[in-house]
Amino acid sequence: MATGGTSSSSEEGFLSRMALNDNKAGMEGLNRDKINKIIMESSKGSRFYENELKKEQQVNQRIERMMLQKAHITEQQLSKAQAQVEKMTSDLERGRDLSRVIVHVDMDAFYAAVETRDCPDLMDKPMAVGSMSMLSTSNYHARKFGVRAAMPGFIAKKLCPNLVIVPTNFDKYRAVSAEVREVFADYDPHFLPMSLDEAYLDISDHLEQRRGWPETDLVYLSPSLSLVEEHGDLQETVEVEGLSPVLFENSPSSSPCLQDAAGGEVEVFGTCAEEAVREMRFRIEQKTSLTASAGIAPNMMLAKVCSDKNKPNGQYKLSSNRQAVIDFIQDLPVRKVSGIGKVTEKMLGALGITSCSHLGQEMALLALLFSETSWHHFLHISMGLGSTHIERDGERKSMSTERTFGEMSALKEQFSLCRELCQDLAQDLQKEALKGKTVTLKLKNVNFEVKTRAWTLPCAVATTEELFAVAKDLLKTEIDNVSPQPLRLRLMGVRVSSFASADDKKPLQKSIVGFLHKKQTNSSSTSQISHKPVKEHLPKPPGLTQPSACPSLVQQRQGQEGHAWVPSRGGVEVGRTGEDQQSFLQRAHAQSLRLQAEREDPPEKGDWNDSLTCPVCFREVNTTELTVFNRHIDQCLSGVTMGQNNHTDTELERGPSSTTGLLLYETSTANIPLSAVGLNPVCLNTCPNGGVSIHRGTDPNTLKGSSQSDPHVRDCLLSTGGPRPMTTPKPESRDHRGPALTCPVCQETQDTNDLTLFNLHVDLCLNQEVLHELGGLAPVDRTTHTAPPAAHKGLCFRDVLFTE
DNA sequence: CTGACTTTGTCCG
DNA sequence: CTGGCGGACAAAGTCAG
Repeated sequence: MATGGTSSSSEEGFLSRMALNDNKAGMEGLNRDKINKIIMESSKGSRFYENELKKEQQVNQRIERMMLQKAHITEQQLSKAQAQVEKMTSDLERGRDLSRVIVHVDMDAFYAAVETRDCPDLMDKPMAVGSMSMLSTSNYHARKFGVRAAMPGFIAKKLCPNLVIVPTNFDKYRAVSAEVREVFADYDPHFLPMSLDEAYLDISDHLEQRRGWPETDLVYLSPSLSLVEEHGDLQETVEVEGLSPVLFENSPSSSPCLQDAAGGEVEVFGTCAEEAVREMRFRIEQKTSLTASAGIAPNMMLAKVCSDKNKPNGQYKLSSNRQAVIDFIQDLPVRKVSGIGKVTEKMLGALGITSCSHLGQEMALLALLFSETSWHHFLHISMGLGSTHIERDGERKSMSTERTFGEMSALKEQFSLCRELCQDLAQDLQKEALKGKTVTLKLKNVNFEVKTRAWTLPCAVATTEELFAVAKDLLKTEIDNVSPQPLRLRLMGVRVSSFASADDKKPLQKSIVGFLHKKQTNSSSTSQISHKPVKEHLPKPPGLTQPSACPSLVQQRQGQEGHAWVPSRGGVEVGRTGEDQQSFLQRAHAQSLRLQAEREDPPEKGDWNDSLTCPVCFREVNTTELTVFNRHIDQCLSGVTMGQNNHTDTELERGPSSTTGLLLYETSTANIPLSAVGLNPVCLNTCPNGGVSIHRGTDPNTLKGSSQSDPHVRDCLLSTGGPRPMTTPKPESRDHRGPALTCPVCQETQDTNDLTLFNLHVDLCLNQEVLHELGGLAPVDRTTHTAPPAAHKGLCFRDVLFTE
């Protein structure tokens, strides 16, 4: 493994990553070598290229490991695997379903076609949609030069100097897409859109009905007048000729095509699947002046491959009998199958597998070399199996926003951008009324190296302030990790996942018991060490799954990774141990929340603001009646102490009206002594919803009463579920060391060993710092800020999608 | 060992 | 000069129990 003898194959490796990907339609028979030479010349030496090279070598090492593994496989293992594969094959064969008729429809060069339709001058020119930095799609003329989606415009220009690059017009594509989808819905009301320009349909039911239709229902008229009217709604300038500029010279119309009296076309369609799909494509073209291609097959996997077969403006039907499917699959290159990309293709290629028939022949080997999910997937492909019923995607699992820009190194800018991203994300979250518990920061440095750092909170969050409170800490940790050098970023992103709504709808009620049991388990199992200083058990600060908060371990990481992300020296502030960072971060969260909340936002009017978060079980209680809420906490507490819970459905029902955090503070502290619950400021601050208001105005001395050794304190921290305790506990504890705490913000030694007091100091200190950091920044103005100011040199990309 | 969680990588359009 | 965005999922590592 340590041989790293990839240099011999690095040249070839380079090609496989960087070279033209010509397996798609419209790229046949062009001068690959010449094109690749130009791509190389424009790429060589760039940071992007260097990074691609690095990734390529990682793939090569993966392949080497795989080959090594292969060499150690015994005949016995192989025959055992063979038996397993055969068993599975026959099971799958028994379940093969050829009864459905699945269609994959794909608009031809969608964005480019829309732009050409609206500007016929472009028709006979090579053109692409996108920017100098990135192209979304290209027309077929441009593809002859090797210009294709996912290629930067400046390289495309070198391949094809006359290339016209049209900026993306997303709203327009969305509008056209909506028209197309109206047609889809007539054939399958449950059709599955994959993007603006493609969809899967199950037309089995439609065909059933269609068989009984009278012939008059199968005739479509397209008088030019009606076409004009339709488009008149869409845009101001309309070509009066009616039918579109022709995108593709060869539009084979195999159905009868007549001229009616009004000069429109008349088409008659039959009742079989092919006729139905031809009719659908005809109607799409009538409606939008754009052409589509389609594949008809017994499952989604095959339909997708088929739709590519006669592209553009064509269709292909694979008949629904087993032998036809087997024959079709035999010579199919594995790369054509959706889900097998560059890397998998290369790995399989190393084993001599390029076609699906190879896949079938080598299944036993694949079962030994790949994970279960992978080889199961391969087996399905080799048998020509795929999904036979299309389903709309369930609830979304994450939501994110990210932005690329010119090099950014200034802290102030980085925090400002981070905040902006959080704000954008908060807006998007609000649109779908979502809240998530996990916040992930994504960074890409100028060398194209990507890093993600996540932190999971006990409560779902959604507002700008909440997101920023977390994201900013994650960012700060990364900055601290490389300090005194700056982070030289080219991309930043924020993602939210672990949505509360998804959990809420599911088996939540039954899980409350489990939830509390879990807490109980935590408490009891860790109670044996509860006499130790709490800080040893604090979760890791964000972004430190690798134990890099410990200086010695940072060194170790440097040795292992050795790239630009790791600081050349230490990078850990004096006195900023994992423990310090933790308290710092805990405080920072609450601090930001408080700051932001106080500075700008009155409480938002979102749905979820009508609920309160229980400080014991961390669940939202959908009431704003404090008496109800307190009763919940009472029951929750007795549940905790008695090892059971008394939650009922009725308690969780949504209550009306609104309340303030301050009221929560007053009543909850009045009725429940914090010490009785074991609540502590850290606990409360960890919870963005409960923490802010409860903490506000709290007497430190009261809170101090919550003993640090109380298991609940630790559980509250652990219940963040995110950063886990440090791998290597700090050997010496400050609590036994006398007054020697150093503030991670001001770097001054504090004359106390009381954590609560110390944290309060850090709070104040951070307050100053955050205000200083952000105070100078103008309030984020979305309209002006999307065009980045001075130092954001690069372009911002938004709403960019590929279409092929 | 298993489950929960984080990080990275692959793939898609 | 200029090499994207957003989503899903899987692998692999780590830790706690």
